[in-house]
Amino acid sequence: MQLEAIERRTTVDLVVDRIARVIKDQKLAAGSRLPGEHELVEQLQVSRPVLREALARLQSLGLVDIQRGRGTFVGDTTSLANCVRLLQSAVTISPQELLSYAELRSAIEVQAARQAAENATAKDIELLSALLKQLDDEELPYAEALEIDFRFHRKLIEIAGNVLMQNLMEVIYEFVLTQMVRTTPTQRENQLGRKLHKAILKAVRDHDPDAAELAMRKHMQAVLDRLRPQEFTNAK
Amino acid sequence: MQLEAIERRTTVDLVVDRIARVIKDQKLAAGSRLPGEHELVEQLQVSRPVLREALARLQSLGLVDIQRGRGTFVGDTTSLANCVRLLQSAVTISPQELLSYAELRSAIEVQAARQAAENATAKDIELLSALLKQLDDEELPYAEALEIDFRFHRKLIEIAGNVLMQNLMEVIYEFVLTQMVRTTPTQRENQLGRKLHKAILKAVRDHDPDAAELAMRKHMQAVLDRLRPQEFTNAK
DNA sequence: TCCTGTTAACATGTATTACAAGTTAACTCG
DNA sequence: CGAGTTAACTTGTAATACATGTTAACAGGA
Repeated sequence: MQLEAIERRTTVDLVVDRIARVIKDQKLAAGSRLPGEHELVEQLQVSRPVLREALARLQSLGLVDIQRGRGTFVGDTTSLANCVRLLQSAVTISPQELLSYAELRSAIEVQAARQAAENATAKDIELLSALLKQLDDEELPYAEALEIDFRFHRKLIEIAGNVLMQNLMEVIYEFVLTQMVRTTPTQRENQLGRKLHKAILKAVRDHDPDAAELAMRKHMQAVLDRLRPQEFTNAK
Repeated sequence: MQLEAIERRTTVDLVVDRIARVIKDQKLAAGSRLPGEHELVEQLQVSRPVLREALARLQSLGLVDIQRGRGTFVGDTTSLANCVRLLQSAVTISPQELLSYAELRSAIEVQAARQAAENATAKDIELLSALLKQLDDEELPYAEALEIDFRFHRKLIEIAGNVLMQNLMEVIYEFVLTQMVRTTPTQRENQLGRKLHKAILKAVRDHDPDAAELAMRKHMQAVLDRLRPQEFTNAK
């Protein structure tokens, strides 16, 4: 006979659920005021610290907005904002390994290149073009070239128009940029990078998502290959 | 003269930031134990209710996992998933938001498929194959088919071997899965999905990253196309 | 009449103390 | 050696008191 685990809920859990439910069921508008703490304590028959912990949790979820001296109000949140928050947490609890970050970067850059090719305006293309022109300067110090390189990529992400990807890429850039400043690519790698940048720009200008994807994939694969252990066999 | 608003931070705010920073800066592993409440109260020189409110907030974000009698731990994938579940059930998702989630999902799934094709063991392939066999059952209720579908995808992400992407996908799946339960794909979409699942499996079995990427790209593109506003022209 | 200052009422923020309830390790006994 | 008990540890909850911010009402002076 297989019995299921008994689920224990703390009083704080119950209060969180109750308040969240009331907000949802009564379709309370963002900004509408909830009863004060002392009244909620009375109504829910719980202690004030329990209520405050529940409200603290709801505040983190964006479901309520606690304003000292004024009261507690229904939060003005969106699922997108919450998703961003949770994605940040997911990043924080994940191991900080350069390869992991680079793989995620690759995933996002490729998808964003497709979307940029679909979305780009003439002005966007002009700006991307100007950035690549700056990168053509052979005298450019590496750190500066890297900075402009990342601005090119950031612009593509922006054009793609997905807030989640933008937020994640800021975290990734911060981590990856720190690491990449410490390594100098070869002349050959530089030239391949430039060539692929140009191919990406052309695909975006032509509004060709498949070409953009292909060029970005190659670009990212070159970046990943530099990071992975050198394996010359595929024996598995 | 224009002065800026003075930002007031409560003690709870400060404690939240401090603990989050410690977790991040010390690269604490998911599941690692934090000092007990009484010790944290001592170290941070704040009252216990303040500390508990801060921990309650961090728990809502999935950054910590509070276990009665045992201690407080850095959040892990499971505790994060529980947070996501609670949160996403409290807010409604707009079609535009759903599209954002699906785009990020697409980015990661495609990268993961490449990596799965590089990494998969015979056992992995066997398991993937068994999942697809289950999906062949035409009598399978939609909700159940969807569940197995997501297990197939989760397995691919696992094989890819990037914990960061796994954690991010746990967040995304919660947001995406709920919506998909509510919409029933057409027979044609189902068949295309099945066909592409098989192509993905074949590519993984053959250790062919390019084929895996292509099949997954098609699969994800079909998902995205269902979500996008119906535009029949590319006039831009 | 209008504006400034004061006060009281209301509301959240923080601290202290005490007890409840769950977990786990160590010890004792059969 | 296994089961039961106990103590130590840990989080959960309650009660009480005070601090601090907000706002409305009122009074006084120009």
